Amino acid sequence: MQKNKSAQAIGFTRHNHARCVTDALKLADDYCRQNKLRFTKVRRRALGILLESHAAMGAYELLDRLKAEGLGSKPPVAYRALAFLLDHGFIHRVETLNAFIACSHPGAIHAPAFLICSDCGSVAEQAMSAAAGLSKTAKETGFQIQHTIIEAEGQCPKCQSHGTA
Amino acid sequence: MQKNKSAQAIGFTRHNHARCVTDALKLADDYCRQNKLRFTKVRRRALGILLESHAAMGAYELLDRLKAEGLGSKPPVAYRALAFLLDHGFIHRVETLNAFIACSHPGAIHAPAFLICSDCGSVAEQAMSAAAGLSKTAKETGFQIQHTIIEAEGQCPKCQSHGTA
DNA sequence: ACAATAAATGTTATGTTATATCAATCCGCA
DNA sequence: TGCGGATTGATATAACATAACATTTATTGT
Repeated sequence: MQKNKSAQAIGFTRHNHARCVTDALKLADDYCRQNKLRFTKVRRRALGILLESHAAMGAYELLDRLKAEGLGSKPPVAYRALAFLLDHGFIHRVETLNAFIACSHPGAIHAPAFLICSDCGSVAEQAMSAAAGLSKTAKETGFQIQHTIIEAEGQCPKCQSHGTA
Repeated sequence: MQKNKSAQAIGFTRHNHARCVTDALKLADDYCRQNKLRFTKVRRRALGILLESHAAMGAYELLDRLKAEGLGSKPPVAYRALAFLLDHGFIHRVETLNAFIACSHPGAIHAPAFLICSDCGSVAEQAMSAAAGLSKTAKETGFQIQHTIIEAEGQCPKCQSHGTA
């Protein structure tokens, strides 16, 4: 469905990595302790892998990496870890790519929106305050929103300058 | 992934059906003639089926229906017809459901948004004028949007009153 | 510490969605 | 009629996801 299984994506801008990985893991640790959630080896490592790659990653690629470390080897292991991380907001699912990405704004309550580069596969998360006009039309029709998905495909700055399009 | 393969969905409100099917088919006929596109049997019937059902439908269910009428029998037939209809804006893909739905605003240029009922599976299409806040943040980061996906899951008015939640 | 219980993981199997590839056919047009 | 491009047919397989049940691990109450 797309060319890249997990591109090198770092939002679209440089940033201090390594730091954000350990910080995010610590946040998750704390959150789980406070909420009596079991942040097990598989779950922690799954989040770690997604944070390190800093890109959208498919469930099977995640599984491969877990496998390489001796943590689980069958699809349900990966999907269960992903379900846990999704439930508690540590990661998001990118519908357009059937892939998962670590949350860029952990802790903050937000409706995530994604900008997805069709050329290099990188993904940037934007924190949207409100459900982008949807809330208005939803109210008018009496629809009660529980969850929103907002994604855009196009070209990231880098790929535009490369003339890849 | 969801309960209903193709619910009875008519937006969320009653409307004059039958009429909208033939009208939409006629619009597609005209559009294809004007643009020298080949609106073949399979393509026309695929659109007809989606229009009649007036709901989001999976590719394999569409395939089953085509099969029943002797029009193709293997996945690529359905996917190719869907690709054609998508390319020319006669239908949309609902990412949340991995399903397809006939466009409710044929002809009009629009960024479709969908309200999807988690209980009954019905889908309402809203025509959004702009890409809902995305365009702004995209411009700021230099991202060039080609296509947007805006979907919301929740409860439709009918299912709220049923107390199905 | 121990048993009871709940949660998570391991494993098998299968379901669902989607595409690559190549052969055969149809269609418009010179 | 025959050429060339688009469409369809058919086979095979890839990619994504979950149901169901066995086993292990952690927590809680005693």
